Amino acid sequence: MLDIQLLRNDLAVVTARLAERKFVLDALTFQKLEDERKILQTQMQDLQAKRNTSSKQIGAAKAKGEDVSIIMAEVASLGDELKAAELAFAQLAEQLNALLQLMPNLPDESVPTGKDETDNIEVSRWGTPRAFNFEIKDHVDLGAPLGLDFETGAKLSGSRFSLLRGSVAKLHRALAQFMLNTHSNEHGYEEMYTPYIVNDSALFGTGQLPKFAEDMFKVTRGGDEEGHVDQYLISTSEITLTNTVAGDLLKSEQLPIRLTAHSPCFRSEAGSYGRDVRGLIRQHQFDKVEMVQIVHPEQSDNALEELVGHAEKILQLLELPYRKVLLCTGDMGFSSQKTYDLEVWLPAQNTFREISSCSNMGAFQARRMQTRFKNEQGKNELVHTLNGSGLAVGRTLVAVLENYQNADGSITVPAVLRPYLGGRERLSA
RNA sequence: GGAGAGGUGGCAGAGUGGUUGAAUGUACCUGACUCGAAAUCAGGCGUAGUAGCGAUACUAUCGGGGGUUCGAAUCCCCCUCUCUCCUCCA
Repeated sequence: MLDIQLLRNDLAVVTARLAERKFVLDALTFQKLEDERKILQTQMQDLQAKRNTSSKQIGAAKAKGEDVSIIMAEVASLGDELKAAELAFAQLAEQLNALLQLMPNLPDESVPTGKDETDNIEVSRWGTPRAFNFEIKDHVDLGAPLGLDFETGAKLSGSRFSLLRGSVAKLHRALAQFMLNTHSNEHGYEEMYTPYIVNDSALFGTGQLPKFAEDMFKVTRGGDEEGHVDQYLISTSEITLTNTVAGDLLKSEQLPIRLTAHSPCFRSEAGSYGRDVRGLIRQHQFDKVEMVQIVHPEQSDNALEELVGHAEKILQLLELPYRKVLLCTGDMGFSSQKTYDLEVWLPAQNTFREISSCSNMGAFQARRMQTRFKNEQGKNELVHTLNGSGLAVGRTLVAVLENYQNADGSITVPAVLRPYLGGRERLSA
């Protein structure tokens, strides 16, 4: 959520910066509501003040045993007037709030202006795509004999669900464990295991709600009729990890907080019907190892670079070629003020595909969650939050299958994964 | 699922229809004492918001929501979470 003060003081600037990310802020309407708010709020507060002083007078008079009927008569009409004023203000505040909640974060100054992914900037490349001297297969064909099974996934749960058997299941598990171990043992993150079902308040905190309810899976409890809080399957453990500090007032020495977790992620993928229908790339359920940092505002720029580095490290250790891309204003996620994507080389698609997204959310989520810390001046200040995939496990599996394939259809196990697979060097049917 | 107890400021913990934004302790800040520190003493110290250039004034806030009342931390209703006991269960 943006700082309402910023909108009040610099409406034109905010409107312009939001426009860079294709968000149209109706500045005139906002200004009109805001002017109205000012009037209604002062009216309401005046009435409240009147009520408070009168009530105190009544109390004082009664204590002295005086007659209070005169004051009581004066106050009599106040109640309805006040109720009306409070209602009017509440309705308007609701409108303003709804508007505010739907506004995305402001892009950082270092973010290039652009309309879509074609305007993203490639920052760096690592590794050299391997040259194959045989006809290569894609991960679907490579995975099938090793246990990658879409038919059974669909039988159980419908399209965009998959099932892993045997070698592929083990490889998948090895990848997740390797990532989690690396972040917790080498990169200073605390390993977490979190719920996969969350309240709507958590989703509000990280920004999935109210705007992106369509992307979520909603759940109901058995036997529940109604009257219960809405709950959802997490679309990323960013939600649970980040919201661990929701509502907290932290001590500055607690910062930075670095958390990592391996979890399934559930996404309804509404509105992506035609895209990536083949293979593991876009599923309703996939695993991800997530990194989250809660930091001092001055540290968040550095923390983002560091966090991207942690994700890159995984790709490097797996010896998977990738490139690092700085997203332009038009391609960034709702809550982000700056995002790097890591794209891994997929030989069968002859292209780079997103495998990690690392973002600095600034105070955007912290403001929604009300997560603050005592700063050097003893003042409460919003923290900054960051998160990044390190990495998407399913897509990493795709990348390993395709990049490590051999002419006979077998897969060479990346060296760093062998300890997780009982020393096996090769997976074959 | 059943029974009971409870959710108060950073933390601990009083309070019970009226001047209580809330005792007290602790933490924290300032000052005194000290070479310095500890201890001690004195003072200060919640958060969010509104109006104002500002001093300042005002409003809201005692888990969340609704109600009663001129007035609610305090009374009533609903929800939620925590704890204890029983039940169930992996």
